Amino acid sequence: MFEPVTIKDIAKALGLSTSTISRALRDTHEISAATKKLVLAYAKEINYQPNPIALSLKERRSKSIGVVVSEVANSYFSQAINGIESIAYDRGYHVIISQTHESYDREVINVQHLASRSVDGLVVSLSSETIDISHFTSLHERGLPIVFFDRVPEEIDTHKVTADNEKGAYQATAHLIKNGYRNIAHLTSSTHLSISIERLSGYKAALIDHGIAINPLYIKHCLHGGMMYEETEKAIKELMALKDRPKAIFIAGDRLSTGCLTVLKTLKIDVPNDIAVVGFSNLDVLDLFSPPLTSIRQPAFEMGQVSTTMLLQLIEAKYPVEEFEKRVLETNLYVRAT
Amino acid sequence: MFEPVTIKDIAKALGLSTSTISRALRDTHEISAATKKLVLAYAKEINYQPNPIALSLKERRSKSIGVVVSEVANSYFSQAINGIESIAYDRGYHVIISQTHESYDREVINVQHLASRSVDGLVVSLSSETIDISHFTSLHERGLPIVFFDRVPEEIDTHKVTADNEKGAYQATAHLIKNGYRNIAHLTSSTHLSISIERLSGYKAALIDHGIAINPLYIKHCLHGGMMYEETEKAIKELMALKDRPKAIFIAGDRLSTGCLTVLKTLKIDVPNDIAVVGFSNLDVLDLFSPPLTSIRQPAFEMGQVSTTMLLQLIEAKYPVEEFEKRVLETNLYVRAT
DNA sequence: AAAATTTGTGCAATCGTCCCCAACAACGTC
DNA sequence: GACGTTGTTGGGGACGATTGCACAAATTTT
Repeated sequence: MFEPVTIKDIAKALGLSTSTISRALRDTHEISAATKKLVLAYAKEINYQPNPIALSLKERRSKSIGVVVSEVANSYFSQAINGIESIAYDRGYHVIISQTHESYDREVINVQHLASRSVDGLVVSLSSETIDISHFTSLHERGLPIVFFDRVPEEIDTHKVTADNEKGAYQATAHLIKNGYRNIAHLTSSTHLSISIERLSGYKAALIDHGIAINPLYIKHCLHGGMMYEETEKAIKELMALKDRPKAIFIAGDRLSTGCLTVLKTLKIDVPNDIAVVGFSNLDVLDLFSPPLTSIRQPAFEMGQVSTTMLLQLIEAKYPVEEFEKRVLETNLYVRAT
Repeated sequence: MFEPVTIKDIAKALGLSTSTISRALRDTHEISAATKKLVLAYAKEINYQPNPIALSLKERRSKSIGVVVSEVANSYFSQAINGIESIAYDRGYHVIISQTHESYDREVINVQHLASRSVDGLVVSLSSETIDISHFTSLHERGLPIVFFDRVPEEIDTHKVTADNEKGAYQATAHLIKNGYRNIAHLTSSTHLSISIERLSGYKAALIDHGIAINPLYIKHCLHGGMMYEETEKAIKELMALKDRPKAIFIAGDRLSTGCLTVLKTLKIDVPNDIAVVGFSNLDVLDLFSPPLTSIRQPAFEMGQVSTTMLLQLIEAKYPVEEFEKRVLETNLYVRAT
């Protein structure tokens, strides 16, 4: 079927050895100008392309990086991927994207596959199911460069990139308080995810700083982070059934925010008159919502860029890197009608 | 740095030859049960993983397929990718996604790279800039299996998967006509894209069938398919400046639809009172829009699945396939407030 | 007991590329 | 003229896994 041209074909055609061809193509000084010209001309003529697989085998690196995210169909991640790609592309690396769909098993399989396929490094945001991270520790200990972003584990010492989730959550909650709300609920995802913990902490801090008691009944976790509509629906219905029904909700995620709005719409609960909503979201059509959703937006593109820059620094380091950095980027509050 | 275990390490440790190890791992009948057990146990102990790069080099196939789309940050494509992945994953193939960002140059580079990286086949939706498709024909002639979906070229004879764009566009336009509109504009992307041509044709057919004359001034092309806000803005402003201003717009794309709504909002033109809008869109938050956008939705997930099934059929065919199929899937009209 | 068969294992080539090490010419030097 | 010194080229062994073939030992057949 599809037989690409190899260095051997050139060697045979020109009556030279493969070594000479290889050297001529790599423009080594020890090849005569005449031979070089001959080889290059012929290589161009038959459109020779070096086989990256053979190179990967030889060099034990593939000039490609693996990306592990939960869903590309999520504004935050697709924007982050664009950031990752923009840097990788410039530096001659290729990007292999894989999705966990928030499943731990899938994460393990994908990571194994990427590692065995000799990616030179990984950019990872953990799935919401993931608690055990030994599939990363073993690779990390064996020297595979990894950068975590967004949802990062405590236990592994490597570069990490996050948004300032606590501050963002604080701002969002404070915004609601400033607008006169005191009964503020919080809808978030898995309890163990770093983003959940930080956003919850910002939410609590804002309440406390404004002298509002924390009501545990107001805090709802959705383990699937909004991927399962029923879960979001249940949480919202429970909140609405409380006798001291909340007047506002701060939502920690994109999928949860849109899910929640849908539930409220179904229940014919008017936003923002019956209940005010502020959510973490990177959707770029929030302005078109009814009403436009006030949101905390993360610098997703930039986070992808920073992560990749850090990863490439690890990959191309001459000596093993011992000092790791955690970079925290600012979020932005976009005040809209809610 | 990161040194994976090889078959040689096992051979050395067990005092056997690499051939024996290889055969034992592949469970060949010609290896004694005792040796097999020994090898398997040791392999598991040191967590041996075969090197897929070496296998790719040997077998000249990589068990991976390349996907070429314009943007993952687009609901239609991210849903299609999920469909592609769902099939590929089940059949043991891996998916390498690359984005053209609607650029012809980027498309050429990505395709070359994927091909040289020995993907076993490609699933492609053309960029809006692409007119010359010789980068595909040459690969196709050399036997690389390719399936086009969504935006497909006329000139290459291979499997293709599209939505019934003409019918969808007809339905959308007819829906507007049924609601009493006669001055219906059409906003679409590049003139040469298959989807543009088909949707335009459906739009025209609906008008003609209802005895409405086609007004060329009502048809606006945006070459960047909504990726450039200014372009969309200009088109809408021109439409609104017409002395016989349209009372409705049928929009051929997702990005164009949201872009158009944003422009109308900025211009303080009320939808649907001042102007009615129906758009092709796969966003799953259209219900939350103000007002909810009536849309034509494509079976993106299914289109991804069908394309991949077809591609794998080509890849795994024992004899070169000569008969190609064009599969056309139904669209759905979701009537909302607009 | 000799021959034929089966069984288990190792050798070596292969995939495409690179690179260390020779080989050999042409040249200059003493 | 014998000996280095360049400047070019070829040979051959990696990289990791598979596989046809050869060869030994163990078993069966004659």
